[in-house]
Amino acid sequence: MKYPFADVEKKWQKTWEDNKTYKTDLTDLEKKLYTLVMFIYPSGSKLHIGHWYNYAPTDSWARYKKMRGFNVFEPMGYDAFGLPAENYAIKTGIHPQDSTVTNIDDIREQLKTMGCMYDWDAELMTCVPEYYKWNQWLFIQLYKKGLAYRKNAPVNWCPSCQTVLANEQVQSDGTCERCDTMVERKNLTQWFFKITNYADELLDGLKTIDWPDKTKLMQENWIGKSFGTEVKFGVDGYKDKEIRVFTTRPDTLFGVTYVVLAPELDLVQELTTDENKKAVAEYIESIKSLSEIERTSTVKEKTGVPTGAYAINPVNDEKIPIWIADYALANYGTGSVMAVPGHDDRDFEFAAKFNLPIRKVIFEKGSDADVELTEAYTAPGTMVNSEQFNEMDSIECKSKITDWLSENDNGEKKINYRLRDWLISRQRYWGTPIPIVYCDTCGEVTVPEEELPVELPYEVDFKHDGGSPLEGNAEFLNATCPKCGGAAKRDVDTMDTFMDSSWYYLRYLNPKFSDGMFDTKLGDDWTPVDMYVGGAEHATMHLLYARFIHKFLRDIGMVNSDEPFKRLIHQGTITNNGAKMSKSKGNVVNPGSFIDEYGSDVFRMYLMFMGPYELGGDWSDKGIVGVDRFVQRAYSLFENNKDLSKTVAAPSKFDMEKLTEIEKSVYQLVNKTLSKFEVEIENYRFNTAVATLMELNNGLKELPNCSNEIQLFASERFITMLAPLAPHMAEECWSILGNEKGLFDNPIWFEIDESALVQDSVTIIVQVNGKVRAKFDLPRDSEEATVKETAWNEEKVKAHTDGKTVVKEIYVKNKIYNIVVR
RNA sequence: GCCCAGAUGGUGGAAUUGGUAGACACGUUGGACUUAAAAUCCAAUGACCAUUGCGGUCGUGCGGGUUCAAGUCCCGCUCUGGGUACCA
Repeated sequence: MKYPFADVEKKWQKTWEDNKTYKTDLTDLEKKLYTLVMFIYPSGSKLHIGHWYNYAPTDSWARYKKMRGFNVFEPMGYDAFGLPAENYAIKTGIHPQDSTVTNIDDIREQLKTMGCMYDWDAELMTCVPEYYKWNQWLFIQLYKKGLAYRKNAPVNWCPSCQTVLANEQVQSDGTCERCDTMVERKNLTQWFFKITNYADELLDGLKTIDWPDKTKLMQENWIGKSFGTEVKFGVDGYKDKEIRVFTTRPDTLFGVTYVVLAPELDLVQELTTDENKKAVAEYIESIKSLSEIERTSTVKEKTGVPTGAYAINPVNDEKIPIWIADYALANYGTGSVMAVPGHDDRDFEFAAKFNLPIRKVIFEKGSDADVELTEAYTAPGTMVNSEQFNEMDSIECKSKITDWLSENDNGEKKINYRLRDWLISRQRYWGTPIPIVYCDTCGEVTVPEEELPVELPYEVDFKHDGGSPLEGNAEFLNATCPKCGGAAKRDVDTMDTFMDSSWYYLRYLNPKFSDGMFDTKLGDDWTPVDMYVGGAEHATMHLLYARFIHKFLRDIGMVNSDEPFKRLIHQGTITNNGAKMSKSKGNVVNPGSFIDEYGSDVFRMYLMFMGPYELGGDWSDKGIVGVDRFVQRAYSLFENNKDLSKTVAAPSKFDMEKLTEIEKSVYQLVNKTLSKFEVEIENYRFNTAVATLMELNNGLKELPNCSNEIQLFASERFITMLAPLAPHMAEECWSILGNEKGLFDNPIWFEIDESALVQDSVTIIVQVNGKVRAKFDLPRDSEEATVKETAWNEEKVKAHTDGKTVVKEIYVKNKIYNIVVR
């Protein structure tokens, strides 16, 4: 009979639900395991193949752990705030709250058809006051510790829409996606969290977590710790002003021939001479629409203008011109750069273009120090034109010059980070209101904790001109100052949604908890999360913010661990015709028709079989029939063994001596498969795990010719391995076999008979000059002399070595015998 | 631009430490079953050359290198994907 997936899946989903099979007892800490997949963003599109690809294998891993006796906690929830719902509202007039709730209800129903082990009692969503209240509480704790502060920062501003745009809403040519107007950069006062205070700890913590190397490397580079020197340049004609620059190359200080300031720095306005004011203003205007990526591109034509002011190089008191150029960024380092055209590629190009002097202060050992530079020399070498440091090694001079600067109060050793503080203000509606009011007398005042949450009002004009939508709601905007009771205004911005996702894993443990942000007892017991799965696109932002917040929570005594996620896996992206699936591109593949045709188990197993989980790939349904055939064959295998476990009992080990040849090979294959399967699943290599089971299935063709005991032995093990990958089918087969209790209600995992894994004979490959010429089987661990003799007796070996001199012979035990001839 | 990945038959992919390249599937071809088709089962299937048979050469994006031996290590590229701080 064909495997009746539709009935089977419905039946077991109901059984699981009735038995509360997947309700996790969080008080049971023995063999506890917290496995978490990044929560779902409830956009308008339904669950697509990408979601299935993310959740199904993750669930299979969790099920494998459950089968092995772990108390598994696997929750699911909704990352419900965010920009797309708001844009959808602007387009359609449907309020974000209404569309989000509808979407979540749809998605929940679809999630349930997947048949995952989610503990639905732990479900959460971020857009409800019970959740976002604690974002506000967290904000206030950060504020109290001096880790939340306001400063000016640029936003994308569309002068025509009179609104702030997300980077995503700016098209590649720098125009607004709604009206094609050129987008400008505009400064606004916004809230920041001092993640930079944790830079070193975020760096060091990477060594303690089991994350992909590439992710740790990306975070390391993102934090970008560099050791260098801060040098103070004087400003000609201003006794009270100085320009501080950070450099990793203090050895080139004598080669500085000009200084570059970021055009946005206030100092620029102060220093620019009258005759240069017009050019400077025009230049600043001309770069208003450039993105940081464009500005810092090393292939772009260099631009800049002189300010007319001069800096004084502290090492030689030389007067050098001060320029402004777009490649200097106000938010990196000090916003000022010392230019050494002789020894920096970008400076060389800039100097060549604007006829600024290029001076050689380092030359390659052994070369002529007087030869003019035709390109920047960036390698270390010998010092020249550097007064008392001449003829020294440039690397040694780094610290020598820094020390000398320190002694004269002209600079000091400095560590610089590429990491910037976390800007959390968003000029948007659909997010957590910032719990701050502004009072004319008291200034910025936090909302008292007992008054939280500051509720997000429903009534709002999303297209409010000039900035944040909340500003247009007078009832929300006008508040009384908690300090003096006078009139005050609320902060009308909302928080970055990364705030929501920075601690949700703690809230899952008890989403209804009302006495605090989360149940700290459960937090201590269940975090760090044992396994976290999500896209690699989160490598540097979400995953860094969550680590930061976790460390902060530790510092205020809320959690007792240093890191939120012990182990991390990234699933790959499933594309369609090479493009990421998205509703806007209209290339979303709906899994529905596949579920109808093959069932949820086959579909999930096919997704796992497609390729390496971390790689993803382009969607194609070409191979799904192969998985379906496998399932049909496996099903008929068990169907033929109805009630077998009621009639026979299989020992957990067999004496191989007493088995027939066929039985022995089946017995060995089953054990070998178990051994391989465990390693593959453990490491999220589902494609090879499925392949291993297919091999087992192919190898079980002789099963009817085995004793009932062997048949039961093989069937039980096959079904338990199938259970994580095809849970409904496995339950069904387990019950066909005659078991009364469900697999996941009474998880079971079988021991491997190690003695069955040992191969008695091995295949030796004989190579001549690295090419395979013969192969033969010998007993494992045969003497080298025996191998050599057998190898030389091979006709082909003789033929390929005949008349040649043997140079050497290499034997790799149990593997290869290589003869090198000339 | 910068940071991080990836590239293997007609297709998806496999290959712990460098040690038989192509597991497992899809597809294709041939066969069995059938009045026929579907389904199922069996066999073959990297390319090229040779062939009655034995066999041989090439082959893991491109160009170099290290090694007895390279998909795997090193150097230099190309293309594709992710991120680049307001998509999440």
